[in-house]
Amino acid sequence: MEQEALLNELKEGREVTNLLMKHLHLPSSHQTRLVLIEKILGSYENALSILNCKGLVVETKPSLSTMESLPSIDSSSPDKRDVFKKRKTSSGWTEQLRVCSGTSLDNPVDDGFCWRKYGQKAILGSNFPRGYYRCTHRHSQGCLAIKQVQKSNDDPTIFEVKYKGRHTCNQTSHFAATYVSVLTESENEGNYSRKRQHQLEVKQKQAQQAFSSFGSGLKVKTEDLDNREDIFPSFPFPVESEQVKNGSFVEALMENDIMGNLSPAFISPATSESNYFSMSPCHMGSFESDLTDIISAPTSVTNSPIGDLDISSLDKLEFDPSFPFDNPEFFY
DNA sequence: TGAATTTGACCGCG
DNA sequence: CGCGGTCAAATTCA
Repeated sequence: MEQEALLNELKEGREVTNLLMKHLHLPSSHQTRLVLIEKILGSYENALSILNCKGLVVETKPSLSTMESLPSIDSSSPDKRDVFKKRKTSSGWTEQLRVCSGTSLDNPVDDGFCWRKYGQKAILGSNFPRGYYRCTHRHSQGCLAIKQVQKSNDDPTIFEVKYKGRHTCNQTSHFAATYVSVLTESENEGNYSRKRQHQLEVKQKQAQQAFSSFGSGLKVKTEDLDNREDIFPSFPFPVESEQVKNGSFVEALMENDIMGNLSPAFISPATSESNYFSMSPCHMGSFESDLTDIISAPTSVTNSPIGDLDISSLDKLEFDPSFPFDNPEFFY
């Protein structure tokens, strides 16, 4: 019994791995690849579970989704000084997202960019303060991208993230860099060394957190998009893990030509309030749909960020520019 | 030691 | 005048 199940898991893992292998040589989307990887990991997990059931001691290594490095919030506040300056109010957010993390992370999934916190404010009517971030390269490269992060009143696990401005810096997504790095190594060696992975873990916590969120269930919703002509070209669209786990997500991809030509059918009917779609950030600039409803997007974080991502494989994400995002019927 | 975060004050807008 | 956004000194982190 168990051996049979184990065998099936291993076979499935092999098949998906082979499939992934093929896609590595094709212009498939990273989302697709990521889904395949998830699938593979799932097979491993299942296999290990089976072994565990048999009484074998199996040490399950933490997957890419288990590292945590939560920046501690030190509330100690030293004496303050007289500081004066500044002004300004701005409106017209380019993106407003709701990042629902299944974890208890204090920070929502990283979007691949380096942000520098420049303020925090208690907002009237909100139980949680709002954090203000700007691109780390604001001064060095004059990047004016900013974002606001605030926990939702309704659900503390949900982060409402608002983006404004476009990244003009040459910043490369840490997250994407990490992910691509992993893929690259997988491509060259079949797997990547633990050492290398460790280095990545040490150097790119944010990316790891993103993975963590990715693997533990994350939902991103966009809503009330203003100034779509200036849509922020890079925000994360983590995957709805449940779909990944049960395979439906993969199947959906398969049925829709996993080669990357995601068709509308790719959209999952998972929830009544959420609508799924995939999009490439590289096309976000021209993304001008009239999204008035909340939209959830289970897409690979890898193909999310980065307007300036100079990763060739991401240059031509397979998202079809002609995809009718503005067609409501596709969001069911 | 430089970078990032914290946090109270300043400022513009409604 | 209050609220939200931003600044920048102080502090913490790596």
